[in-house]
Amino acid sequence: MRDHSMKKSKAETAETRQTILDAAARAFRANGIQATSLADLMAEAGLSHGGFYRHFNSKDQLVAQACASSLASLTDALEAQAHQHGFKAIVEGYLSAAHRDSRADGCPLASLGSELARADAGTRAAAAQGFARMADVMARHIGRRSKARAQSEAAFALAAMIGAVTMARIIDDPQISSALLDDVRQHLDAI
Amino acid sequence: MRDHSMKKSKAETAETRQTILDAAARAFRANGIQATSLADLMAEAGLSHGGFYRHFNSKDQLVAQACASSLASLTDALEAQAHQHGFKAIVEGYLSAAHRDSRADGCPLASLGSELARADAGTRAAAAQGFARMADVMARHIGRRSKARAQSEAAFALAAMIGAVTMARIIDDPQISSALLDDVRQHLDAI
DNA sequence: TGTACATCAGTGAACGCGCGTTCACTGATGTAC
DNA sequence: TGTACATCAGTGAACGCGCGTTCACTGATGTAC
Repeated sequence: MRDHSMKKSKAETAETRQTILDAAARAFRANGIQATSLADLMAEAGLSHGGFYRHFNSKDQLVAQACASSLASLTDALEAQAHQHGFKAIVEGYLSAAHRDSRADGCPLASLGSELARADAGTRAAAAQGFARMADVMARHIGRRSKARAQSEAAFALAAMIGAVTMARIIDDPQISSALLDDVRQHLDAI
Repeated sequence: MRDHSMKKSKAETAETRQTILDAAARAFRANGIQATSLADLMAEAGLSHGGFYRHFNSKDQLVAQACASSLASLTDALEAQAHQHGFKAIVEGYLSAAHRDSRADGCPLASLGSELARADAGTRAAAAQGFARMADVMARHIGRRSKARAQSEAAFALAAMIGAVTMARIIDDPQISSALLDDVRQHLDAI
């Protein structure tokens, strides 16, 4: 098999795979992992469900990769945001009503947290790594004397942010929900 | 129908209902709501699945009541703990490895958080009320000048605790997981 | 360049399975007289 | 007190349905010569 033979075909296959992955990452965050069927997800990607197994071995494998993919994107976005507007901007963006109200492209740790805790080892590993990397980005921009203290404060802040957004999505009353987000933001601004 | 006629029978029916509710509250927290079938749950309660609808109208109704029930128990336990050992004891208990490792009788907001955010209105209302009541108990024992400030700090602390336990359950490495819990505990002790 | 064959992404029907819910039935208990 | 009937908690089979996964097939593309 020479080098650029099949090139177009391979590129198209990779593109389809990415389309499925993107649709999965959105659908899982929007509706939950268990509540999203492969048929739903493939339809959203514009394909019939039978072709799924040309690209992934199982739903579990897709879940792990979709989780890793959405966390990597989010981490990049946080990095850019922090680089331009600092640590506070990350906290404010995460604790915004906009993030609370758009699960599909928000943080999977908040939209899928308790489902991820019961997922298989691969998915849990991807989620744990995502948490660590997000905390790292935050720590690098927190502007604090010791590195250890920055990391400790970043992990604390991130856990609080995840809990706050999860709870804010449970609380129906928009005033109470937003008050919780504001509350947590104020406390995190003070650390 | 005279007053204490049928008395024994009614009491037994109520007892069965409570058995189902207790089994549900444990099974949902242990394995998740969607992953727990009515057949599983009724078997755990020592009954066949067909009798379920003599006691509840639907799985959704059971979920809401099981959620309310486990949150009420937890709130009572927190109240007792705070009364005896103060605010710090609540935080330490919640952020303990023991709580992390025993989902079945732990806090449903941590074990079911992201599933509750997608549950029906009745369940979300029960969960939101549970959050508010837990925060109230904490606020009353936080020992702070203004009541408003105590409530704000309690809501912040509770959100952070829920996020921390959820993430600690995702992280497989027990050292890193426990370090996160310790970290959050230290920061909350300082508020 | 042209022709015969191989590959493989994608289709859509089908598989077995478990789900929430319904239902005809049982049998213990309570009610009526 | 005794007897005939009504109630209803609990059983277990059955319902329709949707799931993850498999499979025979299609047809466009790439390979061999």
